[in-house]
Amino acid sequence: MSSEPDTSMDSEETARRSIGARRNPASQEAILDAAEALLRENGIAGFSIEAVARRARAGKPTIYRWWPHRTALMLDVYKRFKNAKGFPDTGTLRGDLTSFLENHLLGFWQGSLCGTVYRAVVAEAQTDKDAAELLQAYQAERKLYSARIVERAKVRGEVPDDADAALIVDLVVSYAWHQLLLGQLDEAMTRVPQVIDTILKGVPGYRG
Amino acid sequence: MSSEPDTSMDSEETARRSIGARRNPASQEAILDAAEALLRENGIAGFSIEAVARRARAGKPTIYRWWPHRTALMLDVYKRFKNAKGFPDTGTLRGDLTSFLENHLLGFWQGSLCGTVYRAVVAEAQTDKDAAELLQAYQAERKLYSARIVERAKVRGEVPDDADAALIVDLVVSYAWHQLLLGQLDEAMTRVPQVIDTILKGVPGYRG
DNA sequence: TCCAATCGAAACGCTACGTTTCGTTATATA
DNA sequence: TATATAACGAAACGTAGCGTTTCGATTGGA
Repeated sequence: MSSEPDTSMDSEETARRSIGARRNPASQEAILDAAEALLRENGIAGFSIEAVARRARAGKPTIYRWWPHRTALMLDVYKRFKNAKGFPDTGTLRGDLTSFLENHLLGFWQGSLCGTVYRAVVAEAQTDKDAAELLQAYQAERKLYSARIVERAKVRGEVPDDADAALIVDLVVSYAWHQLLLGQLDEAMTRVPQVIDTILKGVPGYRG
Repeated sequence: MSSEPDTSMDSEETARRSIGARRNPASQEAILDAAEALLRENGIAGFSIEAVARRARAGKPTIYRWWPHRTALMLDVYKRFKNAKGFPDTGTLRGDLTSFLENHLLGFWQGSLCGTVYRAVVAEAQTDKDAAELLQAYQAERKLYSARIVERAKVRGEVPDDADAALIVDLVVSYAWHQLLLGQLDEAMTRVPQVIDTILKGVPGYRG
């Protein structure tokens, strides 16, 4: 504990200073690193701007200058991981939706700290109005993007052209959210096939 | 503001005192009233034990004695409204599920302060471990109870005996949660028929 | 009669909030 | 080249809520 060598984390021995009249990338990185480390270690509990500042050896004003909310900071940590994986085309709607639920939602949250961060963001959105708008916009964009899965199925002729893509995506995402927020990702993973199956059969005109 | 008459709220002029070596119902009621009023006025923001104690003219230790968490207090406020309405038997699974989603979930949260309180509880459960366990237990109990809807349908022969009642309830509840937490209850209400329809058709062997 | 448990009030130390001040640093502009 | 500008870390500010402890007063039950 006391004689910890200088490994990867807590990188710099030399204190950072201003590099002039512009943003210091090293500070930004150190702050994001510290935020990530704190979330990884203790989860959301005890996650505060003060703690991040201490850990990053940064001044609080520096953090407040670049991130208006705690939520914005957490979302930035989240986005570092959410590096634009697309939706691989498995050839069937069932396969695509299963992959979506398993890899982009439940599995993505599970294990990594992304689930923790996302839970925190959702929680914050219940209290803070700005965070709520931020999350709502993010959700709308993601869902619109995810609906492409269903659109692909329409092209294939798997589902009718007038199928409600938004509703299908909504049901899948809703299920994932619920399990995440209840801390039941592990159990949820085991029920993916049944969930997808149930939703798929409910789509009028689905030909599986 | 200054010459406010003694209307319904803030009931007692005389300060409450101990009534001996037992719980004082008047204090409990005053605390719950104060908590409810604060939530009704300002929502979750600024809701604190301190504020409740001030409003109720109660001591903080009195609150902490009977409610371990802020969450437990909020859940008690919530439960005052959730006064055991049963599930009226509409005669069909579709009717029962529709009523469940419309009246017990979305509609119950909408308008009243129950939605606000429930959002706060869910948010708290993302931060606080005890709150998470409380919510998880509550959810498990409610879902078990709600599954009776499906069980009734089994007796009627509407669905096979081996239908996954838990999954059906889960999908309905998940959808409701998602819309609540995104602050989209109004839009959600308009889509109830499609949601129920989709889920119902997904139940293997459903005969609607 | 006296023990025990309750009540409200007040204060405790602690932590985080978001802001302000300060001296330092180095870029960008004049 | 000189100066204005803006970022940096450190420290301190006042405010607020946390959860706990102490206190004197109250009253039912052993």
